[in-house]
Amino acid sequence: MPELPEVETVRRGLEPTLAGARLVRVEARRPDLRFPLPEGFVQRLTGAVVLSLGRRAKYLLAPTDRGQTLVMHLGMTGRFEIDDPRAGVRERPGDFALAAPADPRHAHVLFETDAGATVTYFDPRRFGYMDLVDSDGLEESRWFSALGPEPLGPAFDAAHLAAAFKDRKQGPKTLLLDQRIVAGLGNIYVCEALWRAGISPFKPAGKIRRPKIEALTEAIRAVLEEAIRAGGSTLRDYAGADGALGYFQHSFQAYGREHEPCQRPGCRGVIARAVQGGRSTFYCPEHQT
DNA sequence: CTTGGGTCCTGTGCGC
DNA sequence: TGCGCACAGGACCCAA
Repeated sequence: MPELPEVETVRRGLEPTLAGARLVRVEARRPDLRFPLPEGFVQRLTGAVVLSLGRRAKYLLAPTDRGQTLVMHLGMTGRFEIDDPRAGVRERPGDFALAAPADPRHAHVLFETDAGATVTYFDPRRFGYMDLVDSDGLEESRWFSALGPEPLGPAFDAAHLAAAFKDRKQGPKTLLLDQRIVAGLGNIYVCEALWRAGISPFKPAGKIRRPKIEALTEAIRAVLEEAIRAGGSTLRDYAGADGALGYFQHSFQAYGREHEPCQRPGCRGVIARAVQGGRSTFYCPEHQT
């Protein structure tokens, strides 16, 4: 599901409830998500204080006062619901499919805080996962050791992309989805960034000239920042008055717009869809060259 | 090393 | 209304 902007939206939504809270009850309703939950998951977290709520790429990070960090990845369909009876609050930060009520069958992990709030993790497809990692060795852990730079951080620039693209025959679409090159992009924002930069998703990356790479770097930053400001993207229509939900889907120029006219000023192209590496790629054949 | 393909799992929307 | 199929925002693993 969620790409960087959605995960960041979820992070901001969970932060007030989880950061600084003690987990008085932890429940794992099944032994595994995508992978088995780590040994002693419930015991190691019960009673721990969550120091803060962070994010690295598409991962949520909850370091605890026990020297371990709860690492969470939402996969395609992971979502959280916050229930705070004392505050009368019930919300789903960053949720992308509010129309469908969270199905209790897919409530896999529950955290209850000392303030009386319950945070529930739902994940129908179970592509998401959770792990507990020593906070000291986070960067060296299996999840992060090969991860590329944050696209909104200082290490991500045109020089970095140029080096990653050098001599590569694959298109930029495929390479930008590779989390080792840059960490946090997914199908939607790669399509959008390439549309903005006017680069064909199929062009051998090694043949993309430097000015285009610079434009791409900027397009990636811009689209992610705009999406975060919009609270991420919500794909399916929802009925419900929750201003916290994302609305960046209304700004898509390529993703999901097959057959629609390209909105780039002066462009007479029509958005096309192709399958690349098993995923849909949306692009304008006219101005993305 | 790169590259392509299959895989995990469930839900939804479409055409017939 | 039912059925089968294509597709879904991720990413690992393996073979060539």
